[in-house]
Amino acid sequence: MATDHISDDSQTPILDAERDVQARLGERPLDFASLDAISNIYRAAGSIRRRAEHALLAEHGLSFGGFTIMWVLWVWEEMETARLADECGVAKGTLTGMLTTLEKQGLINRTRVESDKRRVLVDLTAAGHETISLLFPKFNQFEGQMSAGLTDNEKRELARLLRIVITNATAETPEPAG
Amino acid sequence: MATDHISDDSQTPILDAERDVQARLGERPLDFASLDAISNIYRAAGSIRRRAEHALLAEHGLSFGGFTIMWVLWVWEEMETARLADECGVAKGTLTGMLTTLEKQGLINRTRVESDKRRVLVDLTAAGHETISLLFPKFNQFEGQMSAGLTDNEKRELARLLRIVITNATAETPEPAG
DNA sequence: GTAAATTAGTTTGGTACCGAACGATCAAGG
DNA sequence: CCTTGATCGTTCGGTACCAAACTAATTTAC
Repeated sequence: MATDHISDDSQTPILDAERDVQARLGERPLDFASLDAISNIYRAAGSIRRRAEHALLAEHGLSFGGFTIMWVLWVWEEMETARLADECGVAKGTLTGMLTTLEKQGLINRTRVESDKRRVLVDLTAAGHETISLLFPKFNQFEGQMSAGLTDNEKRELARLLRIVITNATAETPEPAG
Repeated sequence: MATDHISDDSQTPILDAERDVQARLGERPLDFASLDAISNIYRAAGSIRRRAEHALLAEHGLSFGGFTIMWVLWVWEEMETARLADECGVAKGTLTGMLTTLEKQGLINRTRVESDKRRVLVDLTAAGHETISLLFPKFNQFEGQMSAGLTDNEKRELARLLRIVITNATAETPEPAG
């Protein structure tokens, strides 16, 4: 991660990947501000995900997605499948498989709703509750490590800027308001 | 600090998911600034990815990962497999499969290096070059849409803050420097 | 100059993930 | 009832993705 190229108005050195792109495509009329902002979002998401899985999730046999499910259930106690999928940002078909995995691990329960047998309620088992209660504080600490070097204001600013991007990306119309 | 459930000093309304978490866990001594910042990174990455695949990649039969590979090759002309995997943020075994897919689609070539027959060079076919040349400007425009509502300075700030997170997440030591 | 260590890419086994098709259940109208 | 239509969750076919084991090629060491 050693780069000696410094962008004009920032003390933070740009990433090698960013420098390469500018060197190769700098002549083209591209929107580099948007390019850097958006592409760094995946880079960050991917590296955080891998780090989390290695550093704290692997020892509990959890994937990042599985952890997310358990966290949502921890916050909400129980939830229907459809909403859970939405909350976790996965397709409902995907969730079925992940729930099966978690069920095999004895971490969650599936319960058919009596009054409407199409529906399924999901909640944590005692073991699942134990796991996530233990794990989440560590995960939150991990989040702190991942955002080390940012002030609290910068963290809030980062969250705010991302919120705008999320709103754009999930808006109905392809042309988001600006 | 974050003893209040709702931050009232921001003009951007927090997301439903963020509000839910604060309502449920607001009493616990958690680092909410880091939580919101980091968790919004995945939310953003996931929603952007899905949107990109639906809005412009699907019609070319490309996954987000496949697009990334082609983009890197477009910038670099050719690259060895190992470096390509690193650049695209996937495991080398994953890349093998994705390259096979792109090869079947006639978008990339694999060439064994004569001087060292373990190595494989990957580059774009004419069709691949055609595709990415057409596609990337659209993708860059899409990135602009995803960051609509941000000023150029805010986009640069977003990129900068994410850069710090990326550095933390990819650092060797588990305890990143502040 | 051959054996051992190293390196590059692929294969393997398994989960995650998607969209579309499916089956079961409920609701509404006759 | 009985049919039609909507709505759940699951299943299915396929790709993406990982880590670890493996194969082949190269380099190092003795």
